[in-house]
Amino acid sequence: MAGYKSDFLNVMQERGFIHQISDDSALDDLLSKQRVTAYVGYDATATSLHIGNLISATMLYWFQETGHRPIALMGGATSLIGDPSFRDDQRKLLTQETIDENIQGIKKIFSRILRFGDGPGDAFMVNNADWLLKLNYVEFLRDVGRHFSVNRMLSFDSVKLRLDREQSLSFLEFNYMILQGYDFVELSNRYECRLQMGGSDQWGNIVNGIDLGHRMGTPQLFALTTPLLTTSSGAKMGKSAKGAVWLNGELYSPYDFWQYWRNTEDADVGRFLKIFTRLPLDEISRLAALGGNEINEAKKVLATEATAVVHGREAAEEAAETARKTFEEGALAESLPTITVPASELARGFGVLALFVQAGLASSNGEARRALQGGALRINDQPVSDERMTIGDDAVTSDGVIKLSFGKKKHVLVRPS
RNA sequence: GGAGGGGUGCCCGAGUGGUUAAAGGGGACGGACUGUAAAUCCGUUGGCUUAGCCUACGUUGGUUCGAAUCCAACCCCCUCCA
Repeated sequence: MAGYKSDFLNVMQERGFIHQISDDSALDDLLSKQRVTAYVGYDATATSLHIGNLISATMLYWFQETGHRPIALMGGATSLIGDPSFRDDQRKLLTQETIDENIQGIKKIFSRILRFGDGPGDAFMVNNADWLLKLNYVEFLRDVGRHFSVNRMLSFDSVKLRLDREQSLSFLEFNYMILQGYDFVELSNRYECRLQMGGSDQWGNIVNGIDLGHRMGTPQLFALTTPLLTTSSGAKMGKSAKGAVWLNGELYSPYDFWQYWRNTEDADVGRFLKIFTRLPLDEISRLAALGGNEINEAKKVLATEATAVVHGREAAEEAAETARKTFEEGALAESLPTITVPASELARGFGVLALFVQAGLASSNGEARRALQGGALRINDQPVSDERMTIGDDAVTSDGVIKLSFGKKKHVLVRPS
């Protein structure tokens, strides 16, 4: 089963990261003989990365752990274009300012995952704006563009969706894969980068870079992609009621992040432990073998470990403790998400519906009303049935807060100030 | 430039003058059952000061008592021709 010589590929294999490798035996040779440099590219489409990106970031982590040098490439220039791979519509164009802001947000996340520095095995971050923005158009076409066959590019699965659905694929977007291919060559020339990793949707783009490198005289380059993760029941990973599951704590709190993992489907626990935690494999197989009710223990471990990777051990423990109090003791956990309202306003009283909206549990009065009619709303664990009810300071409990609940899982504390 | 087809709610997709806030499906959320799981069943799924009002079927105008549905112009997409 295992059978690789290099530590890195063995880890990848054992933990379920591998979908495709371009020339695995040659790559294995290279990795077992010398320190190799690899990169993953991230487009700056938001101020944070999300769970999907966490998989490839984790590959960079293991790459560094097994003695190699990872590069996190920020797509400062390619984000101006937008990757059309497997998309049926054109992305909204981002401005340079937005992209710069987004890169700042993404940098913070990486500082937790990789060890940066100037040493030989230290990670570093580069921005493709550094070379792409100063390219001369005609020169670029002659040096690089001539190596690309449009016939071949049109045959890629990544653009097939767009073409099959008869949606326009603009020339702008069409250039994305050329630039990404060029990035690989550039990183090879600058830093002797030999391997590009990414999600399975990046296969076409990566292979393009390998071919380009071949034609432009780089050493042999390699591709390694991860499977697209779905839950056992077929849903895409990383979507929740609140949209994407972000890694940045301001967009998606550590508590919510912990909850996301806590609610993993039984069948996914082992797979996710291998990918999203750094626990040893024998520990993981013990946890994944738990059956029935006991699997909940494994889910808690998964939640805490995955949260620790992204938000730090302390935040993870706190989230675990908050959950324990709330769900297992039915007690009030002080560290639940909290909003504060001026005591004077509370004395005058809030409409129930408005209060739930203000707490962020409902996005409109209408939604709050419907939830109430469906029996989903509770205040201090008492069901609310009258939508005209007003909540005043008499609702404040001896703990000094009002506990709002939407369904069984979502709770927010209201604290007068 | 010419001919034809198309743009509907989060997504897919029906609807060709009135009872259409718009069938159906998916997704999402809530409830029941459980184990804070899955599956299953039930409910909800534009906003508001909710027996009412407002906004909505690419955009802007028009016809009509009444338009997602008819007309005009414009924008965008697709196919074929040049």
